[in-house]
Amino acid sequence: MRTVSGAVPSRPRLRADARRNSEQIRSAAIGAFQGRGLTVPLEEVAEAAGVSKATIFNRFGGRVGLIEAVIEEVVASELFAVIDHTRTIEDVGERITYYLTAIRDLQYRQPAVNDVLLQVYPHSRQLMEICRVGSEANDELVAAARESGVLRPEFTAGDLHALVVENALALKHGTRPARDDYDRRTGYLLDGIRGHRPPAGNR
Amino acid sequence: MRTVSGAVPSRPRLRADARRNSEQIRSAAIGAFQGRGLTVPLEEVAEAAGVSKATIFNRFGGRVGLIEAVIEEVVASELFAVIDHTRTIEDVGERITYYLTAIRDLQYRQPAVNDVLLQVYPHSRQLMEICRVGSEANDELVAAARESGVLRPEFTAGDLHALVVENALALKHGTRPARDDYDRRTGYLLDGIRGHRPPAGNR
DNA sequence: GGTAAGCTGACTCGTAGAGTCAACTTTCGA
DNA sequence: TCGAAAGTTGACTCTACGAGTCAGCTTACC
Repeated sequence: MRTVSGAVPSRPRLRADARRNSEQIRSAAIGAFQGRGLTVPLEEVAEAAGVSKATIFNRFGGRVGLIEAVIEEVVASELFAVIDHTRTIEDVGERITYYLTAIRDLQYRQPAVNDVLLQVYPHSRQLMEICRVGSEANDELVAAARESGVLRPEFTAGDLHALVVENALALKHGTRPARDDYDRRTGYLLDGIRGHRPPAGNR
Repeated sequence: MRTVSGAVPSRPRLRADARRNSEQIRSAAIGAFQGRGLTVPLEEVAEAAGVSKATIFNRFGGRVGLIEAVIEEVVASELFAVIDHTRTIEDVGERITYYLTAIRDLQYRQPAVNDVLLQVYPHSRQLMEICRVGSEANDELVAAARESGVLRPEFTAGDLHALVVENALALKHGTRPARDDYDRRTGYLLDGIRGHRPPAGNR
């Protein structure tokens, strides 16, 4: 299993209350980030954890530290699972369909994914690394797809990237559509970027 | 444009300097709104007009008043021209293509259009009216297009609306793409929403 | 029970632009 | 020409929000 975190340097032992608080903050953060994205006020995380905001600073150094302590659970594991699974799909057309559908599903369900993709915290190496891995997956996918003629020949990796980023912006700044509307629009997108080869029975 | 005639109460006549300033502010506002959208700082408009910010408040009452004094030139005329021209196109497929292309062109060239579509100033009756007219044009277009089978049967007016609004969000909050990339993506969009069975007479 | 680790309430800070107003300047008609 | 109303403006306040800080108190641990 791929992770973004390196080895955590073994720290001097924390006092029991500090350890307990760290754990409470972590799980409050996971909940808050999943529900409201990475930009949720730290006050809110603190309240959910039953500690004061200052304790978050004591334990995690600030928002970026906190994000990095939980990003694996909140974003990276699911995102990488999608990417990894994409690579196992033989048929390139299906691979595109799966990838775009799964990414858009993730974007809809996990606002935090959009914050990562939009690089809201560009100072976090970990978050940037997640982006980089995502971009690579994009490039790889588009290269394979174009080679096999499944996508329109003029479709670029930049186009796929823009598709995903624009969706992130729409979800972050707009009103979230009903799920079935959203999914139907995913279908339009897919049809718009596919090559016009296969003559019979769409899909 | 309708005006309530006769009901100009006390002070029809401005002093010469005030009239001059009003004109300078108006043209500075047109330039600024066209270049930077309706949310440009008033300070900037004032500077371009060679007056102080307070003078804008004296003459126009604030941002909304200023916007309403120039929205015709900045947004409404072009937008309505697109809508009117759309209605003159016989072929429904061409009508869709023209409309979406022209609206997206306008969104790209005039950031202010996006501020109107996103209802950034919902207290302005004039701006809301422009939105309403746009929405009606959308509905009308989708109704005609679906009837003739030019669009996928499941495509709704809400889908078209979402398409336009999401593009507005992307342009407002994201980095503006190169023009040729943008236009190519307009093409994908159009292909994604068109019906798959060619409607009768080919094109 | 000494003490260092840890916690927190209350604070400052930063941002960024809207909107206000007392004091000054300009216009204009008599 | 002059007085007074109209108009302008620099400098101010206000708002909103949350990040980040720290002195002084509390707690865990030996």
